[in-house]
Amino acid sequence: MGGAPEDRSTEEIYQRLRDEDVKLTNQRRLIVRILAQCQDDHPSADELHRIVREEDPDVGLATVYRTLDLLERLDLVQTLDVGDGRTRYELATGLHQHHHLLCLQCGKIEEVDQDLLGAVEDTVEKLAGFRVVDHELKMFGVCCDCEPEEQNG
Amino acid sequence: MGGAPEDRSTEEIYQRLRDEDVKLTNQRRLIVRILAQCQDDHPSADELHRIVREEDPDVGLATVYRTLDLLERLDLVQTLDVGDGRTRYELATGLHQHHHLLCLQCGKIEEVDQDLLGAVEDTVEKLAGFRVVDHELKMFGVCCDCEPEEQNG
DNA sequence: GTTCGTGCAAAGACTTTGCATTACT
DNA sequence: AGTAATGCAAAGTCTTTGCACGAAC
Repeated sequence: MGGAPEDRSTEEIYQRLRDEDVKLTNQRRLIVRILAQCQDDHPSADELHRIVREEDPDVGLATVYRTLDLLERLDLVQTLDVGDGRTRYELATGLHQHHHLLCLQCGKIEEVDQDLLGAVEDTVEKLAGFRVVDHELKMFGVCCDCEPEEQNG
Repeated sequence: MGGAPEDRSTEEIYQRLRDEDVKLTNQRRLIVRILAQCQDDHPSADELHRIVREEDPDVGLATVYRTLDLLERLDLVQTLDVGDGRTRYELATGLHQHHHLLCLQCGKIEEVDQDLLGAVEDTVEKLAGFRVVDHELKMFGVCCDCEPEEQNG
């Protein structure tokens, strides 16, 4: 009956698309759904396409790009650059307090949804006379799985 | 005598290249010098190439890429992604407290060389068990030149 | 003199675009 | 039914690579 719990945010996106007078095609629905499922994987367009094709082999890569473009313009998706030459995508949280921790050893991307930068923004506004609208913070390091437990010392 | 003040950091880089047993070619010297001159422009490889060619029209784009690659591997250059599809380059400061302010109106890239994130790193280390090695902070907003002066209020 | 670096052009990777066909409203 | 979206393939960017020639040590 009526949708699993994880369908909530995808339903919101479908509704937003209806509101925007763009067509709610099967491809778009599928792409949004997969994107919601891989939320933590930060897939590239190509990776997303590969997963989408497992469910509908007829979806073209161009459609994936076009859909991601559309979603990004509507602020429903945001991009992430990890420095490997391809753009990675994730559903936008709405919050701008959304940071990434990139493990240099296993490549895992963790997220921190927390306002860590309020004070920093204030500093920048005063220091440089720069009004901050948005920010992007990436931290490179070693995640807890890769860090050998050094309880001693 | 013996070198203008702005030559200091380029001399350091030349010396580093000698120490690394790579050949100090005219092309490499030129590219380093131009890079030092455009320090604040954050040129892409192509933009850098265009400037380099004004001084030596025979330098190829591939050499620019290869030199930037080399310098990056030696931590003498670092890259910056502004989201326009090309990689931008700048001489590394040595400091990791080096952040970028991107003006959404004029596109200018300002820099903040200041340790703004010490406390944030500590928080992340405790919160996520993530040992931070490096970080990259970009702030998007409106710079002081583009912001209408609102002294009142 | 040897080795490494360069220039050129070709290839590669990612992304965008044109156009006939299909599917949504 | 009308219009927007799709799939495919071609084109467009940015970047890397192979190879013969030239420059640095």
